[in-house]
Amino acid sequence: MRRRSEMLTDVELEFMVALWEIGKGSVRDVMAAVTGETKRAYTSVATVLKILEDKGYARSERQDRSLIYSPVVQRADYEGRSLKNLSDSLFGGTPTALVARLVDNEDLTDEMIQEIKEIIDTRIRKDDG
Amino acid sequence: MRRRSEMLTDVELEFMVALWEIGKGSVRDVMAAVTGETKRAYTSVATVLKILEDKGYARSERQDRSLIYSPVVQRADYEGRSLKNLSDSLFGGTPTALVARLVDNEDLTDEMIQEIKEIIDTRIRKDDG
DNA sequence: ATTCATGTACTAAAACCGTAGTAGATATAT
DNA sequence: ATATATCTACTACGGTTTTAGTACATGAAT
Repeated sequence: MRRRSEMLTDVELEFMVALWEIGKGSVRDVMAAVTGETKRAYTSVATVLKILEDKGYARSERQDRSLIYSPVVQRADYEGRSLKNLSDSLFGGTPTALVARLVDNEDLTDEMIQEIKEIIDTRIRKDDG
Repeated sequence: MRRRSEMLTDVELEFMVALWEIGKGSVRDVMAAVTGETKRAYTSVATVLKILEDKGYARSERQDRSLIYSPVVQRADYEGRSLKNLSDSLFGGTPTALVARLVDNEDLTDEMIQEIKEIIDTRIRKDDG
């Protein structure tokens, strides 16, 4: 009795990212915009797009014979939802723990760290008014 | 021909978190340590623990009649792996975009932001020497 | 009009996920 | 020794996920 998750599966996310990138497009457009290396049949893409529509992540409108898909859920929304999900499931619901682990990564360059610092500082300044 | 993902599923993660918390324990111990609200049968927990062992996330040793499970993968490792996964799949592989979205969240309190800032600053100081 | 190309809808198959029952082994209690 | 409790191993079931084939409609080309 599994219930379909409100989060996207790997392939759904891959296609949704493509859809966010192009803004809107046909099955063929989305298929072309997917950056992953695994080839998929046209009908596979069509099926997943329909699933995305069923899940409420996208909608479609007919144009000539084709369906033109466009996102319903904003990418920023989903990004936030994903972070909340990860934070809750693995970091005890504390985003600070998440950041701590992130900057713990040695692969992060000095530039990246500096950039992150600026993001935080900017946010703090914004709070102050 | 899907290949089982190297990432954990929701329930696997829930149990693995419990195992990380207690360090090691029997099926019953893990079951007791799970914080989620959904009740699960003893055998369900046992099955998932075995899957975790199959996936290489945990190992078991016999003690009397019971199996005592313990983590193989460190929590910090998995946390990092999860962040990389999320960053790659949704944030174009740029952790800075991830942080930007994180601090974009209005639910974050000033204290949290400040704490995050300190984490970053500490990391920068450590880099300097 | 017949053929060809293209598009969606339907269907399916194989693996996976989540859950848990059943079987069988074994220790404990009476 | 027999009953009871507990534990693991095996199995199964219903739904999801991923992939794609087939059927059918429709517009374009000859």
